[in-house]
Amino acid sequence: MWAHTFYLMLLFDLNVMKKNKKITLQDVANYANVSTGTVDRVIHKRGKVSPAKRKLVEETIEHLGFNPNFLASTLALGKAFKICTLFPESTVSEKYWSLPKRGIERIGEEYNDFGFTIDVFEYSLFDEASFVGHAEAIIEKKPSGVILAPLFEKESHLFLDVLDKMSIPYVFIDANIPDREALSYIGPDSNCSGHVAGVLLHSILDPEGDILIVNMVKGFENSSLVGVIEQGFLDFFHAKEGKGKRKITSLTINSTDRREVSRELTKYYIKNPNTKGVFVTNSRAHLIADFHRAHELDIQVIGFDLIEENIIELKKEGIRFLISQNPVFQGKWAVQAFFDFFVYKKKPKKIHHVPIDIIIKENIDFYLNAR
Amino acid sequence: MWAHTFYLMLLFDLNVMKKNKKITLQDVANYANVSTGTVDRVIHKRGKVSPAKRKLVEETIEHLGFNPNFLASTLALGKAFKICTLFPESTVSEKYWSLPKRGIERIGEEYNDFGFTIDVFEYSLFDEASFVGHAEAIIEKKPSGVILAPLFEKESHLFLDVLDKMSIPYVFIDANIPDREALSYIGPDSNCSGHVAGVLLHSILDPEGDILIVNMVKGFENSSLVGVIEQGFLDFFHAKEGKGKRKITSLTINSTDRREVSRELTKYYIKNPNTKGVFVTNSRAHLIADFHRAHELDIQVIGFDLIEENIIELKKEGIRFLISQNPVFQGKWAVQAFFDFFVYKKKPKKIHHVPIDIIIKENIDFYLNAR
DNA sequence: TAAAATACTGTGTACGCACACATATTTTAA
DNA sequence: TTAAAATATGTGTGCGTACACAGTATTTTA
Repeated sequence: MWAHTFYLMLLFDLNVMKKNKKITLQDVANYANVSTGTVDRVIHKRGKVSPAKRKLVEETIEHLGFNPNFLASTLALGKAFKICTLFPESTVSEKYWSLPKRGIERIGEEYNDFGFTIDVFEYSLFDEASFVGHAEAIIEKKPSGVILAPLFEKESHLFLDVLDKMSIPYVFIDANIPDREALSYIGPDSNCSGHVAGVLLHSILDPEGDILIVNMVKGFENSSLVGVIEQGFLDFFHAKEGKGKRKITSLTINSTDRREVSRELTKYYIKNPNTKGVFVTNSRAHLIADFHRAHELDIQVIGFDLIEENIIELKKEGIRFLISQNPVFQGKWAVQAFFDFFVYKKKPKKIHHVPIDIIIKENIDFYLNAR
Repeated sequence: MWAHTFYLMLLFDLNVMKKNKKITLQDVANYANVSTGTVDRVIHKRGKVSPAKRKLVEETIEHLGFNPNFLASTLALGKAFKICTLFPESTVSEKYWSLPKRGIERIGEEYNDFGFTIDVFEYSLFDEASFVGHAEAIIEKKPSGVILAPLFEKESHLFLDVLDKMSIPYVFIDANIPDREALSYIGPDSNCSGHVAGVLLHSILDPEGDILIVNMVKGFENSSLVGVIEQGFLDFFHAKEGKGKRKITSLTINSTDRREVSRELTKYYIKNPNTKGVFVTNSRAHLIADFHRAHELDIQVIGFDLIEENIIELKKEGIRFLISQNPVFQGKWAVQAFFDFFVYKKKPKKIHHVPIDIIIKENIDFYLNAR
């Protein structure tokens, strides 16, 4: 009897080997002489299986190298996941947020068949109330998960309190709130990107050229991030040059209006004619580059983000370096974090810093149409 | 009768709206009052459907916004795809090829459930016969597709002739053979990466500093690529500086042996003491950096690829810039090209140039553990 | 010792689609 | 006018898993 079973097993092994067919749950059941139900119970640890059979099944799974078919599994499961996203709207003057949105929507489509639905909510950076309103709308939808750019800190906390209470997981994108129990944070390492900007500007400037750091803000954007970027930039220069020969000054312009910017810059440059490099801490470097061209100033500019205006300026050499934090991928990864969590049932990395891509005129094209 | 049908339709519409359920093939069939078989025939254009019903079904699909469930579809199809890969083996002295391999294997696992199997074959760069031998082995396996790094041009052509005859599609990785009908080429834009290297080296060098280009070869690697890289590099300097003050020289070292390299470099540097920058056209920049350190030479080095030795040198500042062509992703994308082709049934891009990532000490960590 | 409770184990159906096969309808030829 | 052929349409089963439910064996309780 045992000999016979053994023989059958060998035959089966041979068969499997020969056909190189994928091992199915049914195969495991046959091999172990139990029903598929029992195998299922072992796999999903539902209990109600005698220790003996449990061991047998586990060994069989191991022996045959069984892996549940992911397709069949999710198909049979038939669950639905609703993900809501809440980040700033993309406006005419500030298109940045169209990028993460694109990433989110693109991958959302791919995960449609896995039961994923994505609802995009966008708030105005000039209106906390719009944030709150959309947050409430999201809560009413009872989503499986929320992707959030928490740029209004106080309001975000209130929102997150509710999500916590409803045990709805959330991931942060672009900005982090470290003391919150988020599933994951996906975004830049701001200090480091400031550092990189420093290295790059340093490499193309004379040791005597003065540097201007421009913070161009508008609306109620969380300014703490900008501070971190600037700090990273300054830290590099202090470490590299100590109290060197050059002057590094920081200028805040509370507008993105062309005339206003022009006025501020004119004022500054007249007072500081030795300025040779400008570091713009957000995506508005193109405004500065434009000013330089109009006034025939030979000043190196470095800034952030592959938005259209910057791309044009980079190609026209009005901007020398752009640093990109892969916003499309940020969106993708945010969704993917939930996918891994819900479908694969594994916790994503707590912090996922996005690569700091260094973009110059010569390599930009490779970054524009990535999958 | 018609009114009744219309009423039913409305009811159905409402139902669908309310539940926000995904539209299934069955839904379409019900709505159009035909069987699933007919819908299936319309979708797959198998013919044998009366024009009237075909139109009806097409309109219904449009109206309800039906999209076949990808999971169910591939599950039901139950096809198996065997992909064979053929590229150089990764050796102790040359670990580059472990990177694409990693990408291929990683994504291969993910696609297991979709019926994908990956067989990796590796040939020696010192032995054409090993290439031929593995090529023959691959042919015997009758794969669904082949991923090939065609570094031996003549032998590759023979191999590809056979694949063409068997109508087995193939994608090139790392090196292209443009006059072949490949499904896709995935790899660097060599001319452009030479160009980028030029820009970077130029930005950190005095206008008078001489430049050395090092081609370090070993084995029978296809040297035409190296020529393209060097050309891109030179083109930049010619365009930028014309016949400028600096001297740019090319040096070929037919070895990767430390002592041999040392001898050649010593010889060269004694004759050219004004050398301020070195461009290494492949992944062996670390050997040069090592030499510089040993001889306390302050010469800027720029090279390719994030292999371990280079990473160490970058962090120790023996190398200033590394250019990475995302080899892990090259592997991923190669497999993905087949996935898109076989599963999604859409032809991938003919040429997929990989981003030219500019790596410095400060941003390298973000590139080391990407998904 | 029977009845009830509990612990196991097996069976059947659904998920959404593809495809082979069965059946119905129309067309053609005799 | 009818049988045969050709075309159109419907039905059923399988892909591999999850899960509800129905069985059966083993204890426990009265």
